[in-house]
Amino acid sequence: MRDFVPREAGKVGVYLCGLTLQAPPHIGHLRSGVNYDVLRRWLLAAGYEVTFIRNVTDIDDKILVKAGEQGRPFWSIAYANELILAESYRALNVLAPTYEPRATGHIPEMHELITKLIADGHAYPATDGSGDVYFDVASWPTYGSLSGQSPDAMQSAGDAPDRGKRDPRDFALWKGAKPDEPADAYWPSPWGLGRPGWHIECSAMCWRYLGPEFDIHGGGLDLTFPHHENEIAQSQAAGLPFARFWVHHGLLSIGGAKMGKSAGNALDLTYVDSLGVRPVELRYYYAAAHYRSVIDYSEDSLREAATAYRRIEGFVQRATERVDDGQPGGQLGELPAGFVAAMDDDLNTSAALAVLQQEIRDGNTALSIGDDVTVRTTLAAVRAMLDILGIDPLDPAWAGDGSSDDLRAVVDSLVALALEQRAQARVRKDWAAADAVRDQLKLAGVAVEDTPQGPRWTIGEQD
RNA sequence: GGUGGGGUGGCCGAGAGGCGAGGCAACGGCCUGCAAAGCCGUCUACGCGGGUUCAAAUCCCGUCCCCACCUCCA
Repeated sequence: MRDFVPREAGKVGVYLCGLTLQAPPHIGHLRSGVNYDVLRRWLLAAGYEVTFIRNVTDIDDKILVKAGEQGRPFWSIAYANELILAESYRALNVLAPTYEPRATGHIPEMHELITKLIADGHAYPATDGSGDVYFDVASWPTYGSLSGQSPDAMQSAGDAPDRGKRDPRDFALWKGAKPDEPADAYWPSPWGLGRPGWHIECSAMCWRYLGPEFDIHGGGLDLTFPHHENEIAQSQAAGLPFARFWVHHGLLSIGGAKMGKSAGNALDLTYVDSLGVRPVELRYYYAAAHYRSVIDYSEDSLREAATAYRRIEGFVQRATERVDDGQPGGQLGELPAGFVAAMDDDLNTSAALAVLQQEIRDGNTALSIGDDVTVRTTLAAVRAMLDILGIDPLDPAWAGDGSSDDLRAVVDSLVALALEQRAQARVRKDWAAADAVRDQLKLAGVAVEDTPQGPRWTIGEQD
């Protein structure tokens, strides 16, 4: 870890390894985008102009296998998953990347890099005539430095046949066409018909959108080796200085095992929704742990996070009603020093959340003693912090499409009617009747609370 | 076998030599007609065994266990 200094003052270029579109995203994948969204918002808050690139890999072995099984073009599978991914990120209030390139859109850049690598003696066409092109690991002395592994100690690919490789550690830059794969999955190249190797895609897209050298490259901890190691080797061997800082986020496991499509334990946003947990609450769940920590998912811990978030949301709602300060987007206050320090310390969102909770407590106290001045400043500060984390309940991103607004007005007048009945019962001290009204509303999903300013109601959990 | 990261109170989860993160749950209290929400308080933890130090969850030595990567993977 070291102090962040951008390559060019005031500007930051970030590249995040996105998904391979072989299947819809699960909540582990989604954690990745949310983590870097927080990083991005923090850089933005610090005044940087941020170029944020998050790619998608729309061609790879598994996608091709599915294409074969389902008898559809590989690109239709990739695109279907891309749409779900985009919708999931939208639901989680992840800012759209500056650009989201697809691997297949950058074949010429890959060819250019590979041609240079071959010319400089860092890559070679397969010796078996397969049309593959490999990177020559032995030609790059610092290979392994990111992950701290020495090439000599690396376990070789064991049982896998070495095809036309000079060394088992060499990796494919370009994969020659195979007879059992769909014909539409190939592009012409100087080395014959083929398709890109996984690693070269990212090098090409970083170069295309962020230039030869850029600030931050991110991705999952599981990508450190070999993917990021390979990116560094091939980019630098091709003369590109490449990334100055590397950020790796922890994975999300379940029952101690890595969540994965192949493991059959993948949970998605639809599942989270079926638990009655909203996307904003999932986002809070992610932020509750440091981005580099493993999150071992459990339904209990997710629900706990949702409860914690509702406390924050409750304050924002009550404070907004009190000081009438709910202008979406506006009225964000100063960030408390503790929050800033925590975020500056490698995005310590857990510590930042502790500052936030402290502020919430002060705000609630101010609310109960009617100190509106403090309520107003606290609300503004709280919303500013929530905005950095992307979980401000008043952010229009969390609002529906507006179609429920009319309904809300109808419910409001109906509830007002019921509340009037209850108020009359309370005046006559007919508690049974008053409680019956409250119970009925509760059954309908409307929670009533009495406050010094009179009753208020919210749509709550029916339980 | 190699590389990297961990084991913190009932649970989640920060911290990384002294000034008790925070949340969730539980219990007690305040408030309330009763609730709910909120506030106050209680529950003083750092895998194990040694050591260094005035002081160790944090440093050192040893030891046990867990996870990730070394094959596609966020």
